[in-house]
Amino acid sequence: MTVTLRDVAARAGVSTAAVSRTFTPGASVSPRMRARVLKAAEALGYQPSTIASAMSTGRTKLIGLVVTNFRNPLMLDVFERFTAQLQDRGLRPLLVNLRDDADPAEAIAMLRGYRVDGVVIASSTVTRGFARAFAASGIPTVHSFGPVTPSPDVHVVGIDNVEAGRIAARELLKRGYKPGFLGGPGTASSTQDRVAGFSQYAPRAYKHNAEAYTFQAGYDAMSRICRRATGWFCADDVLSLGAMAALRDRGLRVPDQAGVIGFNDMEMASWPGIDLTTIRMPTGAIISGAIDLVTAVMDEPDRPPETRMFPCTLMERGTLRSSAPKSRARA
Amino acid sequence: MTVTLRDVAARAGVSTAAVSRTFTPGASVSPRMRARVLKAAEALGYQPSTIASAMSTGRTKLIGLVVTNFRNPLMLDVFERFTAQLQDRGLRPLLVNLRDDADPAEAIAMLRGYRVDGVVIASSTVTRGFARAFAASGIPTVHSFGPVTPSPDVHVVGIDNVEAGRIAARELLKRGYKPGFLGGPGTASSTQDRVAGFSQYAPRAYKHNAEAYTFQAGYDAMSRICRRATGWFCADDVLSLGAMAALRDRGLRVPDQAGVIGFNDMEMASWPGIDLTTIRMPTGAIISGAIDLVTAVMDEPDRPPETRMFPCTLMERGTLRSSAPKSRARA
DNA sequence: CATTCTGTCGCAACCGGTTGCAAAACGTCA
DNA sequence: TGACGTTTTGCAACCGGTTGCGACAGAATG
Repeated sequence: MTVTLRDVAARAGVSTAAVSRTFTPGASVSPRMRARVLKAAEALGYQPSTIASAMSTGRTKLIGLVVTNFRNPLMLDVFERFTAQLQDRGLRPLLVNLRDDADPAEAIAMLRGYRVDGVVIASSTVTRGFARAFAASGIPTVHSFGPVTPSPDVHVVGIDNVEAGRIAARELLKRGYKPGFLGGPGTASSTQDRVAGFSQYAPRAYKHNAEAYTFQAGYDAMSRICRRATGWFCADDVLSLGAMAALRDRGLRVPDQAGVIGFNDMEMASWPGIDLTTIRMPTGAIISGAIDLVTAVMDEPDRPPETRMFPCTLMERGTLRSSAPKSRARA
Repeated sequence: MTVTLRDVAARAGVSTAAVSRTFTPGASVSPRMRARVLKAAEALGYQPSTIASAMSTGRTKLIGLVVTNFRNPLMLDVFERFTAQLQDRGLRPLLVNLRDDADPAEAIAMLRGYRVDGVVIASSTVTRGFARAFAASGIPTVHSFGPVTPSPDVHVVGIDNVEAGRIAARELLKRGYKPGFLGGPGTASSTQDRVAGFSQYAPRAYKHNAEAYTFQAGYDAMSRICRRATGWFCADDVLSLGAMAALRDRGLRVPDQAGVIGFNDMEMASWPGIDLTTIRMPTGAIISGAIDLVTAVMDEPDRPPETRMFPCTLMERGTLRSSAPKSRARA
C-alpha cells in the first residue's frame, strides 16, 4: 500500500540506512547518495512515517494541548498562536478537551498512550491538582495561564494577578469610584490572586464571584449587586460585557454613573460600541514562554519547577471616566 | 525507562501476545488470564503505546483538523464540538494551522507523515483545490463548511448557502428595505452561493465584498457604501457588527433607517446590546455530519464523493424592523 | 474410551524507521 | 605506491505492539 523506506532503498539500489539518513538532518550522507535516494523517493512518492520514527527515537514531536474552556473568545488567540508557534518548531498540537465531566486520569492515559513529548495546559481554571497529576505521570508539563506561587510544584507561565488587582483598584479610586469586585468561579486561583491585590488598595470593597466566566453569569450577578459599588473590576472581559448590560438595564450610565474595568483585552474589547477599558494580558508572551519552557523541560526533564511571570497593562478606553465627577459630587 | 508489553508479560509469566490481547477489545482471552495480566500491568503502571499499536494495525486514531481562520468566534464552537465528538469515538484531533502564508503541500506532507486516519477541513474559505489536494494524497478527507456543488470531487458537509441568500432577500423585501449585500472575500464559494440566492429575489441589489470576515473590514466597507441600500445582508456576524458600527457612526439608526441581517449566529449575536438578527448555521449537525462521514470514508475509502447539506434558519432579533415604515414612507 | 469441536494460548514474523559498529571507500601525504 | 586519517556505507539489532497459525486443553458427542 504505502511506500516504505525499503521500497525506496530497493529502487535506488542502496541500503535502508542510507535512505533513513538522507531524511535525517545532520546524518552522514554524501551528496551523490542523497541525490540518488531523493530521486527514487520522489518517483515513488515516499513520505517518511513520523510514527515509525517515533518508535525508534522515542520522540513523537507531539505536544498535548489541554483546554478546559472553549467558550472564551480569548481562546481563539491562544489556539492561533499555539498552533503557529508549535509548527514553527516542528511540533504538533494534539488537542485535548478536558470538560468538566471528563476524567483527567483518562486524558492523562491518552496522552501517555500517544507518548506525547510534552503537555501544555492552557487554562486558568484547572486546579493545581490536575496540573500536578499530569506532571506526575512523567510527561514534561507546563501550566500556562496558571497560578503563580512562591514554591511551584509544576512549571507555570502566568501573569501577575496580584499586581493586576492592584492596578484595577488604583484606577477605580483615582477616578472617584467606590470600588467593587466581580470575580469568576471562586475556585480559580486567578480570581483569588486578583482579589488579594485588589484588596490591598480597596480593603473594604464589596466582593462577589459570578458562577462562570460568561455573559449571562455577569449579567445575573450584576443585576443583583449593582448598587453595592460604583466602579467594578470584573475578572474577565466577557463577564464585564454581561455586567455592563445589567448596569445599563438598571438605568446606570457607563462610565458616568458606573465604571467597569475588565480583564484579558480580547479582540472585541476594542471595537467601537464596546470600547471596554480592560487589563491586557500578554497572551503572545505567555504562549511563547510556555512553549519555550516545555521544550526546555523536554531536553532536561529533571529541571526543578519554574515560574515565569509576565506583567499586565491597563488599556484605557471608554468604560472608566477620567476623574471624579466634581460638580455632581457637590450637587 | 517506560514499561512495555514485555515487562508486563514477564511479570505475569505469560506471553506478550496474552498481554496484547487483554488490551485489545474483542480478542480471545480467558477471564483468568485477563485478571492476571491486569494485575501485573497495574503494578507496573503500564500504558500501552498507541504509537506502537499504530505501527502494526495501521490506524493511528488521529484525525487532522485543518483550520484557516482562527479569528472568527464561530470557531470556538467548532473546536469544542470537534474535540468532544472525536473523543467520544476514541479519535484524537491533530490541529493544523493553515495560515495564508502556509504551504498546503507542507501540511499534507505532515499529515501523511503522522499517518492520520482522516482529515477534516473546517473552513469555508479553503479553495476546492486545497481540499482536492488533501483527498488526492489518499487520506480520507471531508471538507466541512465547504461548498456544496452538484458533482463534488471531495466529500463535503455544508449548508445551503443559496437558500440562505434567498431567505435574507425575502426578509429584507418583506420588511420594506432596499436590499444590499455585503459579502466576504470574493474567492470564498460561500459568498458566491449566498449572493446567487440573494439575487434570485433581489436581482438589482447593490453588492459589495469586504476584504475579510472581520469587524474592521465590515466597518470600512460599510462606511463607503452605506447609502447604496437600506437593508443589508452581511455574510458573517462579525462583519455585520463592523457594518452596524459604521451605520451608527453615519447617523443611521438600526433597524429603523437601516437593517442588518448577519450570518452564523455566533454566541454573542444573542447578547443584549448586540441582538443581531442573523441566519443560523446548524454547527452541531455539520460537525457530527463531518465526523460521521470521515469515519465512513475511513472504513470504505473508495466511496464516491458525497455531499451532505443542511438548511439554515432565521433568528429574528432586533436589527431588522418588523415591517415597512408606512408613516414615514408617506411623509 | 476415542473423536471432534471450541476456546485459549504461545511462537515468531512483521509494521517502518533508526543507529552503533565495523567494513569499505576516499583523500592525503610521504 | 603504501600507510594513515576521514567519510561514507551497509549490516543487523532494536523500538513496542499485533496477529496468523498451530498446539493444546477441556467440553461435548458418539
